[in-house]
Amino acid sequence: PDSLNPEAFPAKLWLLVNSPRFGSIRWDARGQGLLIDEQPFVSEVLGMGPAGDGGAGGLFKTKSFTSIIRQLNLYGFRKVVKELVVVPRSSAGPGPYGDGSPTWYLHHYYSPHFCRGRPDLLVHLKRLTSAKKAKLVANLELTSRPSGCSQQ
Amino acid sequence: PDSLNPEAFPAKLWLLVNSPRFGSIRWDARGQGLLIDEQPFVSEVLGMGPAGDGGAGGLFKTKSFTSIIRQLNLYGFRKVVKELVVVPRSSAGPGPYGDGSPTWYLHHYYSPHFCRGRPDLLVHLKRLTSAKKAKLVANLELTSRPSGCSQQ
Amino acid sequence: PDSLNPEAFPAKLWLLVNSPRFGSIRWDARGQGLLIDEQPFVSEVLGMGPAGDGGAGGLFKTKSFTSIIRQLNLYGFRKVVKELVVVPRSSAGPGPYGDGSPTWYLHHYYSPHFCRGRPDLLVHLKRLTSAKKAKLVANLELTSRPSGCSQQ
DNA sequence: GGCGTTCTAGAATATTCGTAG
DNA sequence: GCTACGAATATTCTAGAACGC
Repeated sequence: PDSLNPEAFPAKLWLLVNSPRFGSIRWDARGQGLLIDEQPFVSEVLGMGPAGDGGAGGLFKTKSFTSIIRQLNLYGFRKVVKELVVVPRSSAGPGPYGDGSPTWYLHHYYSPHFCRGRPDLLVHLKRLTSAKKAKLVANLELTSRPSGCSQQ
Repeated sequence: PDSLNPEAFPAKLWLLVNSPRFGSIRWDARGQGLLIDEQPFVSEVLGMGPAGDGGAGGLFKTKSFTSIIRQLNLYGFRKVVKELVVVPRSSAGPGPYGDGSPTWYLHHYYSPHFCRGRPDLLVHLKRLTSAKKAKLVANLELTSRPSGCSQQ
Repeated sequence: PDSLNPEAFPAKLWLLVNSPRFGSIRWDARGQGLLIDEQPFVSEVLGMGPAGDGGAGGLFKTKSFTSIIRQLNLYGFRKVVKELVVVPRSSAGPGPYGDGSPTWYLHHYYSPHFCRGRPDLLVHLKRLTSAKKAKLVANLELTSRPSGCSQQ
């Protein structure tokens, strides 16, 4: 009964994280979480950068990184506990962002329904609204046993 | 019974906005609101920029601009509605931020207790907590008649 | 009880219709309704603008004219009955939109709270939501007798 | 208890899509 | 065909909650 809306946030996120074109957003080492370099992402995807162009083809209408974070939370993503959020000079190599901006914020988010190589899980990424959350509480959600990434 | 803690947020904000050293934060034209250029502020004050130094002498522990926004809201600042806030290439002149970063976010916040040339009003800038807000509701706020900036 | 309408759309509309910069949106002859030339509006306000700039300073995030119509309806505007919605060759003179597209859609909308020279009425322009409409029905709104533009 | 920082959520408006009338 | 509106998502601004100092 569920299909993936290609226009909605999960599909856009999936597209970005799997595209080699966007170095600012990628999988973490285990493919179970999302890594985003804030300032490069703003330039590269949201189009606020030096190029001044529209960024990633107008994938998002916003130019605010906070709006991306709000979307992640609305879809149930959580921040990975701060083990290693240090931002050294070259976490992604010298890279294309390199010269004037040696440091930036590295964000690490995850969702049990967002894993590398598992596009079939995307249909479980639901936008959480007050109404839906009320329903979820009422139904107690039998089908949503927390699932690791590599199972099925 | 109220005094201004020189270590607290209002004092730091006052220092920044009145210092010619920090071009990324300044008064608006009428001296009744605060203008902050996000990306330059992050570099200049929070120390996340090309310089890679500690920014404004460790005035803030955070390097996140969102934390500054949270503080502004906790102290009762509100965002000025976007009238026509185009932020073209040089709202601050070619400026020191110049070459590769043509656009950035311009934030406009205000508080009735934060006005240019009125340091005496700063003592009214109180951090709003749940407890204090409850008290305010209970007391029905007799003393807070809306006050313009230049009065007294 | 409302001093200034914090809702953005009415303010933006007011700005546009009163600005000589935007020829595609203007008052009708009696100042009681809004005239919008669709294609020129899309180019001038929603689009990139002829100068390749951001159009109207990113006033709207949408590029769809239908979204503007949706907003008009949400704020209670109605289409003027189709007496004269014909689109002659030069309703605005030869005009700057001129050569290849001599005809376009002319939209005529009105609201009792949107009249030329009456910015004081703007506070009555409320966004209509299901909840608010329910309240309005409940209160039966004694004060909202349909009012002509030149009254008071 | 207060304050600063961080992460998440609430609430209102904005945008899009579909469809009843 | 056209107009208005419901509903879902998107964006923005503000606030709640938890934790450390």
